[in-house]
Amino acid sequence: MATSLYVGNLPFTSSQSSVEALFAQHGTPISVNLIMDRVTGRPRGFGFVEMEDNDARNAIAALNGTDFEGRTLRVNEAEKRPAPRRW
DNA sequence: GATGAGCGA
Repeated sequence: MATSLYVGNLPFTSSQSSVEALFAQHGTPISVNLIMDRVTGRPRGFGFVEMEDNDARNAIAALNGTDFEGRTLRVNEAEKRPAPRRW
């Protein structure tokens, strides 16, 4: 079973691949998804990483509260997505 | 800077 991780307080200079590389040190990222404002194209400073739950727990413990490129990372299990919208 | 986007076949 895989768990979705919320990773927040990211430096705006970070990219999907740098986050993936970071989490790869503490588990196997299944997918990495940095959220950006679809209208302005601006990064929103947070994202989501999916991992097997044991890897997820390990990554949270290892990375939450640590410093990453000048920001203190926030890592925890992600909340559910907002209500579904009809396209 | 703070809890997503995906949507066509």
